[in-house]
Order: sequence, then C-alpha cells, then structure tokens
Amino acid sequence: MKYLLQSLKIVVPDGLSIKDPESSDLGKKIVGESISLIHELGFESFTFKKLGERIGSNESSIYRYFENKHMLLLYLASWYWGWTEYKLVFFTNHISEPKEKLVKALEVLSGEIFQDKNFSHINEVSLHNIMIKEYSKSYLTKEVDSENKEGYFTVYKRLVIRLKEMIEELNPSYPFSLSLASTVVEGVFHQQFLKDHFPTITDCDKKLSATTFFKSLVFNCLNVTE
Amino acid sequence: MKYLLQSLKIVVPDGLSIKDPESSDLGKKIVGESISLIHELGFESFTFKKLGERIGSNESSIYRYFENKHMLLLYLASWYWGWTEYKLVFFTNHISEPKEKLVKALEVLSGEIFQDKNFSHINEVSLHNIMIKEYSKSYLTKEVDSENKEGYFTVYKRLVIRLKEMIEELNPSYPFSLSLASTVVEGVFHQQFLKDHFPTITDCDKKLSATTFFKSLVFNCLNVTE
DNA sequence: ACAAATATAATAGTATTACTATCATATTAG
DNA sequence: CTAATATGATAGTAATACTATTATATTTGT
Repeated sequence: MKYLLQSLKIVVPDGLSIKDPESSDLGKKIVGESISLIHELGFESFTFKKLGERIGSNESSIYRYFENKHMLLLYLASWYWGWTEYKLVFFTNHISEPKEKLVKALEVLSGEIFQDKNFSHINEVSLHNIMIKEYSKSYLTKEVDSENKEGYFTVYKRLVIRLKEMIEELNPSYPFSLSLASTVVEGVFHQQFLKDHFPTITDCDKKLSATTFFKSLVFNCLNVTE
Repeated sequence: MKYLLQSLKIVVPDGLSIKDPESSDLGKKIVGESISLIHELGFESFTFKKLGERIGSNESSIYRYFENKHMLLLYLASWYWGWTEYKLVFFTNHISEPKEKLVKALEVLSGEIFQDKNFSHINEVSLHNIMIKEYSKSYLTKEVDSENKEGYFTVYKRLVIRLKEMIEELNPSYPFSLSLASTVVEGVFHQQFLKDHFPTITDCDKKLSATTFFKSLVFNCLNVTE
C-alpha cells in the first residue's frame, strides 16, 4: 500500500500490553522482531529470552511490555485484524453495489499481502504468515472465555461481523450469514496452510487461488451468479 | 453405537507410539485417561507427570509408550479420524444414490457424537471435545512437513479425500471438490468451537445445527436442491 | 543545568517442564 | 523355574517462564 495516511495507528484492545509498545523504540523493536523470530522458530520454541538476545536487549525489559508470549500473540493478532479491517473498509467503502463490494471484501481477505508503508516497524507479509500458523493457538486455550470477556477478541469478531453485513446486504434472506462469514475468514487461513503443507487436500495452488474458491463458495451460497 | 463388531481395532499410522497402547492395560489406561485429563487441563498444561499421578502409574512408564505429549496427541487424532472414517464408511456404504450418500456423510461428520461400545477404553464424546480445541495444534508446528512425510496425517487426509469423492460423484464438474471437503471437515470443528465460545459470530446453536449449515453450504456449491 | 522520575539492563533466583538414566521389583512366557 | 519383559521409583539435567532486586542510563520538568 502507498504511504497515504501520515499518522495512522491501529488500535488494539486495552490490556493486551502492559505498556504500549508503539510508544517507544524498544517497544517497536519487540513487536517487529517478535514477528520474524516467531516465524523462524514457531510459537512453541519462541521465548522472550531469545527475543531479547535477538534485539540486543534484556529479557526483563520485554516483560515490562508484555505479560508473557501469549499476550504478545494476542497483541499481534489484534493488530493484524485491525489492519485487515482498515484495509477492508478502505477498499470497499466507496462501493455501493453490494455484489461488487463483497467481491472486493473477499479479495482483501484472501488475496496476496503486501508490505504497508504506513506501519514501517511491522512486516505485514511475515505477520500474515505467522497468523496462518499461530492464530488459532491464541483462542484454543483454557482461558478463552475470560479473555473474550476482557475484549481481547473484539477486533476479530468485528471483522467477521463486517463481512456478515456485506453478505446480508447482497442476500438478506440467506439464513447463515454469520456462519458463512466466520467459515470464510477461518477457511482462508486453512486453505493457505494446506497449500503449503498438505497440498493433496486442497485445490488451491499457483493456478487456482483461495480467492477464486471462496468467491465461488460465497456466491453459490447466496444464489448470485459470479 | 451398538456393540456390533467384536474384535474391531482402529489402525493408526506406525511410529506414533513406541509401544502399541492397545497391547496392555496400562497402555489403554494411558490413552483413556489422557483424553479426560487433556479435556480438564487443556493440552498446554497437560503433562505426563500429571497423567502418571492420575492413573496411579509412573511418568517414566508413560514415556515407554509415547515419546512425548505431541506424539500422544497425534495418536489420539489419528484414532479419532480412523474412527470417523469407519463410521463414514459404515453408514454410507449401502447408499448408492449420490445425494443421499453425501447427506449421510455430512451428518456423520457434523452430527452429535455418541459413545461407541466397540471401544470401551475410549470416551468418544470427550475425544471429540478435545479434537475441537486441540487438533489443529497437532499440525500447526514447525515439524509438520517431516511428520507428514512420516505418514502421521494420512488418516485425516484420507477422510477428506473420501468426502471429496462423494462430492465429485454428485457433481463431477464442480472444480473445488477438494477444497470444499477440507473446508467442511475443518469448518465443522470451528463452528462447534464458536458455538461454545464466540456465539456472536456463528448462527449455529441449539436450534440451528452445524449439520444444517454445512448441508446447505455444500448443496448450494454443487447446485443441487436440498 | 540539575534533580527527579522513568526506562532499560544486569544479575540472580525459583518452580516447573520435559525429558534421560539407572536400578529395583513385579509379571509373564517358554 | 529361569529369563525376558513390563513397570515403578528415584535422581538428575537443561531449559522455560517467570519474579525480584539493584544498577545504570535517559528523559523530563523547573
């Protein structure tokens, strides 16, 4: 994306970080480098100690920003969904025709990811890659209900609901708009994962994109010709 | 399910366990009680030490059956998919009409789970519950490609392919049968999770089942009236 | 410019985890 | 009835996931 908006900040729910990482250089380095280190090691092997070594800083300093690595993952995920929501609104807001709007929405959600110059400390391409592999670990926990009450998943849920509204606008009589929306948002990650690791159980590859599949899926469900 | 088949054994890929847990009482206790303990504590907090205490046995004895808890999870998952595949074949094999066959398949995959008396040491209802929360953790790892090469996910992939074949039979010209099948298998777990934890982003609840949603989804995609 | 507040770094310490190794004892099989 | 095998008990290790304390920078307000 072009550098259009000078001072833009993705707002994440309160409580995910002890101290706002965007308020300091160290904070930005923690967030920026955690993405590349989680990508390298996988979330299980990623530790604050290793991150400290990587950024030439101390483990204890990182603990002043995030309670633990789970909270950091929740933060990264909320940032990602906030960023995706912003793209969704940015690229669909001007479109009034419901079908065209939904097409664009599905393209934003399932299309290729590009570096966004508005947020230079975050590599969105890497972040997207770790979301595919790690996002579900952020909610498949024993604490999901209490953390949901704290509002840690609001951005994600809001995005699903935005998609649901676009679905509803196109076909108000379709009775499963919420489930379709949540299936698409989650299914996009899943198909992208399968493409890279279990290619024998997906049709998505270089030729046939996830976008094509999900457009077809959604419009079939809504009885709208593509 | 009724106790129909006396000596039935779900076959899981070789290498998941060091020693076949079905070959001894201790092994069966490890598998049976691990399901209830993972359900209680969540996979992250579950340890072999705690399992040992629970079954009145020693940590070191459990290590003689499974290399670590990840391998145990892979074992449980393969068992679950093997059992699901067996139900799928059992309940659809006699049906020759493609649409009726696919309806039954979707009902088996997304319908309520009942205790299966053929396998008394395993509580399938609990196992299904831990699969919803923990299954994706078994493949969202750094080691997924090497473990896939070892064949640890064959049962899962085979089930998806079976569903794909039923989809194909009903509409051979549908170009995304594999992706649709994998989306359904994964989406079923996801919708069931949302129902319990994020009810605001799913339509599935007591009144409206996941089965209804996925039947509608699949038949819409295949242009078949329900 | 300087004191006070704040941020970061360095070090140490703890309970738990995820094992491995060894040896003892119980059970089963030939 | 001996030998093999399965299980149990205990100990030990490196790493993890922190907490606490103290020291040293850096920033801020006056």
